[in-house]
Amino acid sequence: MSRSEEILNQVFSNVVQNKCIIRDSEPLMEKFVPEAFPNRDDQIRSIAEAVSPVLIGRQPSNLSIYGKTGTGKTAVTRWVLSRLADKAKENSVSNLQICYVNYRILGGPYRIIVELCKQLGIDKINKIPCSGLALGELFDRFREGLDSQKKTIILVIDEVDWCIEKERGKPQGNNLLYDLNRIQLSQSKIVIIGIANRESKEWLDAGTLSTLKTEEVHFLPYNATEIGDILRQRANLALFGAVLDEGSINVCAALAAAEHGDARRALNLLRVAAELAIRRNNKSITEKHVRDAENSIDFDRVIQTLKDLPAHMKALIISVFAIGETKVVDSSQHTTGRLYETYSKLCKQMIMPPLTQRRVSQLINEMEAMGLIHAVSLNLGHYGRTKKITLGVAPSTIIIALEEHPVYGDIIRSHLPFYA
DNA sequence: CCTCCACCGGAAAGCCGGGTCA
DNA sequence: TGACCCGGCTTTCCGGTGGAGG
Repeated sequence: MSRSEEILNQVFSNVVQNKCIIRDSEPLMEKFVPEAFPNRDDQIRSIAEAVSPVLIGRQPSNLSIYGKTGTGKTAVTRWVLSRLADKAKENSVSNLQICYVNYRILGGPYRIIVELCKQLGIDKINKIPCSGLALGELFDRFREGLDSQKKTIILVIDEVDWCIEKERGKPQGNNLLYDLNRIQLSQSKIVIIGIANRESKEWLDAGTLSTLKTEEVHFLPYNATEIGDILRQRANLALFGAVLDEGSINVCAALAAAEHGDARRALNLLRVAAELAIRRNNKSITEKHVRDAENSIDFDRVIQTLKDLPAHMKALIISVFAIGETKVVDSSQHTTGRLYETYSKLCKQMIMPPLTQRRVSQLINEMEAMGLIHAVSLNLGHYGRTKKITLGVAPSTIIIALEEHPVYGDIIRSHLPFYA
């Protein structure tokens, strides 16, 4: 058999194999909205009860939905609201509109309002530019447009706790939630549903919290059994009958439950495990595939994070790497001051002006939060206080991620005399 | 007990690129 | 075309901080 034929054979048999394992990959994707939500009866009932007054023309109270990632907050909320919209149509309630925005993705109050104007179709009529206006002016145009539509708007703001990050330090009157809640409408009504990772009293100031008058719905993390239920439900839709055994489901569920009951992670694990099985020409998905999938997901994520770092963060992590690779094993080498020295030299080498120590200290904290480095506060008494900074990922990971880089690649090699 | 080191980290302001408006 | 706005990144300023050394 020729080389070319071998390649063809491989590709074709992979496709045939794929046909034997994955029927439809959609149900394993994050954006898939199922028809049933196992173990979420209470939450479905609470949300439905809270919003249902719109069906008889009454104003529902605001709603605050909170829970960790992958607990089904967004999916359940969107599903309940889409059913509410259907019911409203059946009952000839024609003025209901549901808007959905994600605070973190849109990144700030200005873009949120612009997006809302688009969804409501008032961007054309009231001339809403995508930037350039003063926030107050933008808000006024939004309010006028909204009011003229004579509608009841259910506004879902996902990841709404990010507004604290973005709007920190601004007076209460500049807070988007506060403004939306106090908006003066004569012909329209607006109901705010906030979805957050934390309980609202943890991130919202007391003043806004009390004016919002929200009801709270809590999504508890799934336990391993519940994640197992979800995996079985989705596997039935996505995979062929006998390719997945109970053992693999349990491992998948246990790994995701150990994190914090994240169903999204469990589904991702299952999908990658299925892809591994296909790639290895296996007929079914085994526990080994699931465990390998976990390692591969973690590894890929770190590599991608490193590759995506901005220039100065890359220079910093290379500096931490370089200090760690020097022969002198002395903890005084790992201090902030020493790191700043190394980093400054590196910047000069690259003809890039170094940032100030203050900014670097900020970047160090960010990188610690990302898990790329460890920074432990250290008291050296008369010799001041500092942080001991070490790599949070294996040096080999740094090498793999950055060795292709035109400049950092050389630096990595120069610090590793025996690096081939 | 006081000093002093080597930083930490909050607050505020500056800079810059991308945009609108009259 | 100049005034103005926004958001992100960065600098400047400055008040802590906790324990070894004097």
